[in-house]
Amino acid sequence: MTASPRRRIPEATVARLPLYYRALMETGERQVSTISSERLAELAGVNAAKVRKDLSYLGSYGTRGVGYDVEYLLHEISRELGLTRDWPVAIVGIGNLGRALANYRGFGARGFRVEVLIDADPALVGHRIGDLAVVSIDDLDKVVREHNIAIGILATPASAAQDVADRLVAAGVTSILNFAPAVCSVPDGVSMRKVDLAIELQILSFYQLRRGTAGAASPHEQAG
Amino acid sequence: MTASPRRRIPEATVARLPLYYRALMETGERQVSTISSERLAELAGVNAAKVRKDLSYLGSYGTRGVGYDVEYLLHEISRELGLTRDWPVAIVGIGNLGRALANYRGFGARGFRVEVLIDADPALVGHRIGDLAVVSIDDLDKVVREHNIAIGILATPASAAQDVADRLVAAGVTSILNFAPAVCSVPDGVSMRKVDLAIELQILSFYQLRRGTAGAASPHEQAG
DNA sequence: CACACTTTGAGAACGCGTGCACAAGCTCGG
DNA sequence: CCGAGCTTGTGCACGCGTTCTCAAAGTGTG
Repeated sequence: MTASPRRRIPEATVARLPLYYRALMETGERQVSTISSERLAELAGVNAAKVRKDLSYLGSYGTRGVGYDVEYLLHEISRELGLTRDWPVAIVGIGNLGRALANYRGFGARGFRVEVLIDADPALVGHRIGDLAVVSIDDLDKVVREHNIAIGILATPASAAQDVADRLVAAGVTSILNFAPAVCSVPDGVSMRKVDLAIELQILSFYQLRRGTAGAASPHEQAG
Repeated sequence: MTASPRRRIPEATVARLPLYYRALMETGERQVSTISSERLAELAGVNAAKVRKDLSYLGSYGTRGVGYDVEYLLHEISRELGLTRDWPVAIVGIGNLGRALANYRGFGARGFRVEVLIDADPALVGHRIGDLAVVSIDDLDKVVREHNIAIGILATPASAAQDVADRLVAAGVTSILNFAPAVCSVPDGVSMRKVDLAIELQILSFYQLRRGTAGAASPHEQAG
């Protein structure tokens, strides 16, 4: 029995829920039992009105004159984000980045367990990273199904990205986090989020250039 | 003498320029001299109207009935993004992720040269990664100034992030790419972009959950 | 119990970004 | 030189997200 959201939750709000979650976790460890939208906003780096509107999409979990119960709100947000359950994750492409992601501790804490590492290079197959062995891409379908993987991380070179994405989808993966610097399309019903490091630097470069040449600084806050 | 933009370029457009840049680079290698907005849209994964509107912010670089000159457009976009010059970059925090970023080839190609690696761990200082030696964080200010670093990459644990950001800013850095899972504030006139891997997975998890429980798939396209 | 104070929840206005639709402008063939 | 056929550039309408604002609803004190 999962939450029946009172209304559709806007995408911008969904993207901020993890920020609130993190802020509340840190607050909860300090034995604070209640928190105001203003304080939460400060911790999450947004403004208070946005916090209240975002939280109101989940339901009326606050108490006027008091604020929000930290424990309760934490529970509601993690339920909404699906953090109460475990998600087995596969990483495809065990290069520099793939290896770093495989060793990254931040995932496990939130219920994302990296269970499968896949690469196309025969020299890498069988090699152990942490306590996982790298599996050949020929076995992608089999391993992904065996581990019931719903979320895949794509860290291959750009040239292989679309092919691997297709294979993941064919094997039943419905969420992909794509680090490959390539446009990749997936069918309806599959989510894909893209993280491109070079693009982030290029965006910074754009604003850096403006600042350097024109005297007037154009401050720049990230949207998404 | 840099470009005098006809109008202010919307942030959403700036974020897409690198996509067009990449698509044009790949097209240019195939000796194609001209490209329509429709084709460019397909390669960049957006729609044609958006491409035309985005490019029109840079100026009227297309020819009606023909399309855009690949070489010329490439030149204009790279000038706008500041890719015609080199940006020395420093990475602070040489853990799993920092090391992966230090070895990442995708940066150099676009003019971002990683010149400085910094870490707080004395055991790491002096250790070589590629052809760079890790420098102590005590020398941050000195090294950053010596190398004239304007762009810094923050790959430290969350607890150190704000402190390191402050030090980078004090040393003259005005653009920061932040991988640390922490809210970090910088003064006006400094740009900061955040990349949080755990948050990306949590967003995927949200939509994944909706798909699994409700029959109706809620397709999900990323905004920013 | 009344009153001052705090804080939430939501209505309303505003601004930005997207996408449609079409006129303007270019090429090419006859 | 003219007309058919493309493709760009942009005016316009629409929708989403943000922020301002304020009534509603709670707490605490005298």
